[in-house]
This record gives sequence, C-alpha cells and structure tokens, in this order.
Amino acid sequence: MKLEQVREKILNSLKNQTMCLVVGNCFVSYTGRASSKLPRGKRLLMIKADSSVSIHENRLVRPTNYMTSAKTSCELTEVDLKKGKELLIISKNKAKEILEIIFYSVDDIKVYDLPMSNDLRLSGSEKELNDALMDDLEFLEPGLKPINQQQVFRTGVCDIIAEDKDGKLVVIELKRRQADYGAVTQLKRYVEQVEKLKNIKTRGILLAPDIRKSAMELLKSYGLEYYSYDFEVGERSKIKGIGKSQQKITDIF
Amino acid sequence: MKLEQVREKILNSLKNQTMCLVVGNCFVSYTGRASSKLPRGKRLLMIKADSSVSIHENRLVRPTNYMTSAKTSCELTEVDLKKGKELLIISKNKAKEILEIIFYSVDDIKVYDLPMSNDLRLSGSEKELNDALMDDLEFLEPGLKPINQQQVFRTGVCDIIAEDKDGKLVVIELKRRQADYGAVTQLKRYVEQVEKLKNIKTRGILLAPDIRKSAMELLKSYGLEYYSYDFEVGERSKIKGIGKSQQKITDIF
DNA sequence: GCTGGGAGAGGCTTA
DNA sequence: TAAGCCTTTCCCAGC
Repeated sequence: MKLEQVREKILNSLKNQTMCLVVGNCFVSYTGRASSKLPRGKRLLMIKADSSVSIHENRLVRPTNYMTSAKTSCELTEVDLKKGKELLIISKNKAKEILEIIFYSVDDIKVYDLPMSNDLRLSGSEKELNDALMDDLEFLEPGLKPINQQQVFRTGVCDIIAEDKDGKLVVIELKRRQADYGAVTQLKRYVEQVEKLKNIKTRGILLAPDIRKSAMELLKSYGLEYYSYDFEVGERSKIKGIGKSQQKITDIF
Repeated sequence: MKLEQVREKILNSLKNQTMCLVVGNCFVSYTGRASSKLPRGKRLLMIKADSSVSIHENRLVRPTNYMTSAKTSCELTEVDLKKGKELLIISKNKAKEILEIIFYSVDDIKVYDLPMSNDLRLSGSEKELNDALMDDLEFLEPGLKPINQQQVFRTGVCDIIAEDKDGKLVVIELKRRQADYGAVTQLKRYVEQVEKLKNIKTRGILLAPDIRKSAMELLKSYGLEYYSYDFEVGERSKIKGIGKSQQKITDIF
C-alpha cells in the first residue's frame, strides 16, 4: 500500500475525528518520562478522535507504546513522507513527551466512524459501596452514627467519619479489594489528622473484603481495627455481611 | 456483513493466533471484580493472540472493557450465533470474571498476522537508575559504601542498603518520579525492618526527582532524609545531579 | 495546574 | 499461588 495514500487517510481521519487503524512494519521511539525504542516489526497503530495514540503488539491488553490525551492533551504534529519511502508520524504533548513512529511499509489502513462516547455504566465502585455503608452504619457496629462523608483533609479525603455508642470519633476507610500497606497507612494518616484537629483520641476502622497478612500486623501495631465484609456486584452493589477481624461472616441477612 | 461469516473469522483467528479486529454495533456486559454494562453502540473489539480482549471507544488509550490474559489467563468460551441475528462472544478467566459481548451488526472484521513479540526496549526504569546509583554511591554522599541491593524483606524489597562514613547503616529508597506518601511509608518500613534485624539505629534516605509537600512533612516527622536528583533519559539513563532536601542542584558535573 | 487516590488498575518478579 | 511493587501507570475529581 502506497505510503502517500496512508498519509492522506491519516490526515483525513484526524480532521473527521474518526478512528484510524494502521497495520504495518514500523519502528517506534519514545522520549518523555522514560525513553524507549521498539525495533522494526509489524504492529497495529490506533489513532483515536482525541488524538490519543496506541501501538499494539499481538499480546496483552496494554499497548507497548502510547500517548495519552487525558491529562496532557497530545497532538499529532507531523505526518510526513521522508525520503519518499518512510512515513514519519510524530505525537507530542504538553509535558514535552515525544512519540515517533516510522512506517516502512503498510499492510492495511482502516478508518472507522465511531462516536466519541463515554457511556460505560460501572457498578461496584468504592463510592457506591461507601454510600451503601453510609446508609446503614449500624450494620457495621451498633450505635455507630454517621457524621461526615468524604471529609477533605489536607492529606487526602477521608471516607467516613462517625461517632460510636460511647461518643468516640471513628474514622472509617473503606476498600473494595484486599487491603494493603497503603490502606493501613492511609487510615493512620486520617486518624492522626482527626486527633490533631479535634484533640481527642479517635478510633480507626479499616473495612475491606480481605487484608494482607503483613498489612494486618501493621494495622494492629498502629492500634487500628479491621472488619472484613462481603459485597455483591450488580445493578446496585450491596454489602452482604460483616465480620470482625479475621473472621469473615457471610450472609448475615 | 453476515454474522455467521464474522463468527467463522473469529474462530479461525483464534486458531491461527492472529489479531482480530471487529467493528460494529454491540452491547457489553462485565461481571467480576465489579460489574458494568456498556449500552448498544458502535465500537472496536480487539482480540489478541493470547486471547486477551479489549473493547475500545473512540477516545482515551485505555479500553472501556477488557479481559486481561497476563495474571488470570482468559479464554473465549463462546462465539455463537443467537436467534440467528446476534453474535454472542463470552470470555472468562480463572478468577471467574465474565465478559459478554453481543454484536447486533458488524461493519467490518479484519484479521492481521502479527507476531506475539515483546520487544520493547525501555530505559529510564527505576531498576536502571538503581544500578547507576549503585555504581557510585559516593556521588550521593561522601563515604557512602554499598552493602546490598534489592535486599528482600518480609515486607518488601529494599532498593539499596549502604554504610555511611561513620559506619552507620543507611537504607535508600529510590523513586523515578515525584515521591508520595507511599514512598515515605515504604522507606519507613524498610528502616524499621533493618533496625529490628540488626538492632541498631539506621538512617533512611529517600531519593527522588521531587517530593510532594505533605510527603515531605511525613518524612521529616519520621526522621528520614530526602535528596532530590535529576536524571536524563536516553540509551542509558544517567543520574545528573543531587541536592540535599528541597534544594535541587542540577548538573554538578 | 497540582494533589490525592481509585482502578475491574495491568503486568512483572520473587518467595 | 500470594505478596510486593513499579508503571511513560491511566484517569478523574477537587481545589
């Protein structure tokens, strides 16, 4: 396939905001946060309507090379024939990252008119579980009353602040998957933040489906608490059961 | 395009380990770690030789839906015509995640014979910088002698352990980008690990191009140290300059 | 623009 | 298999 033709099609695709797929023998070079070279080989280039670029090999979900558009909007600054027999494509972004693709030959180029939609409806996110929990904190521990959700601290956003039956403040950090060191230290930070702010001893509860063993040890050493819980994914996610510490109680209801 | 034809091509592509691209009107449903629905719409389906699956909309580098093959190898368990006018594709993996794709119509299907290669050569990774630093620790601080690299602890892998001019143990954690809370708590863990093991007071140095302000405060509160450094990405990444604390010294050489 | 943090994180390495 | 962690993480929300 003629590279000049390919060039025209890419430029047109950019103008029309269609998705453009190019398969061919290429070399890719990236410089930015790191630098990389992808030696000559047959790959798939994908250019989307937002000018994001991906180069895919025939394995793994993630592209080997790419230029994202979300944070530092990127732009194709060059689509040009060099020496009459190389198609040079350059993408740059505001962070001064540069992606260079050289096509030596192109097997196929396809342009598809796909909408720039963004219509995935996901459920089972942490926010959703958070809301479900907020609706019924008693479920977690009798006498627990919600005070605040998504309280913004200087050091992050605290999931839930509550008050227990003895009037003690309780900071709750919810995780939708196995809790790791990060979850524990995060909770620790928030508890300290609250204690400093209110100048009063505060409890910290980590709520997660599971916790890594060493994270559990760290948590204990910090004097924090852990509850496990089960949840069901579906239209609206539901918290099913809560168990103290390592004991997991399923289907309390 | 006839769905029966599409079905045949997909099955053939799977057998031949070629990359298969399908563009058409589809509905996608996912259940696993979370659950999601992607309403009817025109999208690109990509099936790779390792059976990984991605559904791409016309924006962003990341696919809206996918099934990864790396950790929990996935498999296309079904590619079938339903009611004669729907093409149902189901992918499952060992983690019991399920991705269902229903095509109502297909605009185009393409099969490309790409190698399953994995030949990206990346430089500027943390490991590389680590090696560069290990080669000349004096660079960081006069009298600093390397003892161990990638020392494995129960709680993680410590980048570098060294001994300073006073014979004191020094744990070094290197980051290739702005250090955050995680970096600080990580270093803290390793220092504590060493102190416990050797029963001797140990220094901890965080080395990063930059550090977030609150991470810096946390670091100080832990009595740890921070050095900034610059590096150059290229064929072989090079550490260019080191500055104590917030002061950044560039191009010492 | 910076910061913090979630994500169906992905994917790799070592125990 | 599980844990730990690096990633050009990507991407978004809040300030």
